[in-house]
Amino acid sequence: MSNPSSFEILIDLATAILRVENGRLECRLVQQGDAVARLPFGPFMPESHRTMEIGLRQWVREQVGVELAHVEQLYTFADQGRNMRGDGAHTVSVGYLALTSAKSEAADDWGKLYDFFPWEDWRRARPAMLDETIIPALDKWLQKADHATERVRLAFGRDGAQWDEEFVLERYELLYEAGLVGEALRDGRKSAAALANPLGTMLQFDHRRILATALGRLRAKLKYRPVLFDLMAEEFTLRQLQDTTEQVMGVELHTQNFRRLVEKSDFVIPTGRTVKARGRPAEIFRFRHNDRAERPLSGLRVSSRSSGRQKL
Amino acid sequence: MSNPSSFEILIDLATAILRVENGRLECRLVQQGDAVARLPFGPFMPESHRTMEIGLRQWVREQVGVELAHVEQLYTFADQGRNMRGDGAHTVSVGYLALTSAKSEAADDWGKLYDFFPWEDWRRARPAMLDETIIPALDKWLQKADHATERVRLAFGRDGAQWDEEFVLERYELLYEAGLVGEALRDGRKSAAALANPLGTMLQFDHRRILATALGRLRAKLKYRPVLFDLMAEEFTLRQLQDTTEQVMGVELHTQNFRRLVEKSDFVIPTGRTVKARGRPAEIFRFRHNDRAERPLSGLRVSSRSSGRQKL
DNA sequence: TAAAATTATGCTCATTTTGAGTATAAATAG
DNA sequence: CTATTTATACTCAAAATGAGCATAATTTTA
Repeated sequence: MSNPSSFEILIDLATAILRVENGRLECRLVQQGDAVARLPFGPFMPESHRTMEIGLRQWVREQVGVELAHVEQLYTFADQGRNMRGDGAHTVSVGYLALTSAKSEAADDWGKLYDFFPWEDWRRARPAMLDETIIPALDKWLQKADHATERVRLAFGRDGAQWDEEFVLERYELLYEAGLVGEALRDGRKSAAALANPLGTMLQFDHRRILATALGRLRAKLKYRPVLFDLMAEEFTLRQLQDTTEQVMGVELHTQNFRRLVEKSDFVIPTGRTVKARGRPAEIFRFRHNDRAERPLSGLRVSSRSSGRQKL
Repeated sequence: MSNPSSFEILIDLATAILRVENGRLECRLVQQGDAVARLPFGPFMPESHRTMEIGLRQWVREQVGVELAHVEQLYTFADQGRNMRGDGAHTVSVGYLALTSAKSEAADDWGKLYDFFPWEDWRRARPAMLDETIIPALDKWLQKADHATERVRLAFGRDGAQWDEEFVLERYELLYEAGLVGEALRDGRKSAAALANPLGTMLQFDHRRILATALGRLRAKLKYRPVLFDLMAEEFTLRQLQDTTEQVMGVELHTQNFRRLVEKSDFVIPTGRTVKARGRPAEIFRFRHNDRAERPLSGLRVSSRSSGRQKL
């Protein structure tokens, strides 16, 4: 086995920082002039970064200065041609997910998450673009790429397969391969179907791929660890908690059952105070922090509202 | 933001290849002379490896020649001092999990998984070493490192916290930090308690850390994707399937309920044939491959036998 | 060879969880 | 004051789960 000491590899640390503001899931962007936006990122420098997490926190601090709650490594991407630089160096991206409850800051530093993945937002209904645009275009592509038929079936829930809201990355990757998102064209792929507009808002490098990974991971994680609370302020109503969950999952939930679930889970303590708004005042809750004697893990499962189609 | 083109980084691709043979979970090792064993691994060479998975498959082919079913990226480790080389180059490890149903091959190419993590095998009972050795040693360490008290509590299920069989990595990391595993001493850490023997069998570099990640991931994944079948031969009895599950989860299961679960799940089709052994002959089943019209995903949840203590 | 042991499989039953609603309470808006 | 809105409480059937008993089909052993 050969063992050369270096291949001139650069490792990028890129972080998808998510929050929910005004009932919308958002992602922190770095926007320079009118270039395509990107995530906060920078190189991993082993001389000064004892761990990658230290490195990423440095770039986040320097570039966007957001306070991070939960931080979690997502995936390492190294496919040729998906993270291209002017200088042609080999670049590997390590993607991270971070959650925060930070409030607004400057104008449009934050992008709406579903602008990048409009086909992932099923809250009102199954997005029309799926049947009108995406599926037909994929079908056209599958005529040349029939090896991908089964992957498309599973990822997009066709022919009796269920739509699984966790397969965000799988769907994005297929759209990339089919040449239906802007990044694919940028990277020199041919489009399967000449769409009037590529799907969703583009990001630089492979940052939208990382963002897709982040959303998929978060959707999965919600079901078995109480990460949700890292997106919430100190105090919140159950409706706000539900809104956050719905934003992340991209599905509407049955309010009464959600309430029952959360209260039973014991993650939450009532403050006795209420907040006034439109209808009946809502009680204010707070997350039960690791109080000892309590089990602060175990899951928060969730049941969908719109009939049994979704198996959350 | 500075953007130097390289930091002389070497990326290692290391793969934990798991199988179940004779009812035991095993991991493929590379043993050279009487050095400490290691996983198959090699450098990622972007010039010749279009993707990391291509690279890892090359090293697996060259070094151990095992046919891989499921392959999945686990985690990228870059902590200083955890993957040390003679030459002092900065090395980042990308760990992979692979599953196979390969049969035996040469003598001791395969190591028993629970030799590396004896505290993870709860099939007979809660391992005695936990209360006799591990917890006392950790307590001793916590006197100096009380910042880790809550992590120990969660990972080892103390003070009302549940033992979560998925936290394999968290437990290994704590034992490392406390200086209770061989690698910690090798890397120059001080031991918390002078154990007669460090815990479990050591591996080279950070390979046992990768192996811990692999076991944790596999235990988690079993509950929601049918990866189990990538460990099975084409045909199997339900008892063999249960044995495999028990090996992976490290827990004994309630046979009748396991059977009910599997049959209901529809992942499995009876062949009509039976196999003779000790008692009543068992029926032979096979996995239902992606037959279309079937939903080949969705989970395989599992209920523990030994009273409700385990929440699988 | 009959009884005992072993393994596989079938079935029951109480409990818990889930999905889907109906009903009531406490505000604001007009 | 009445309609509207939102929050919260409660009900009920269906499904899933945890635990165990019962029976079937073999081999092992006395």
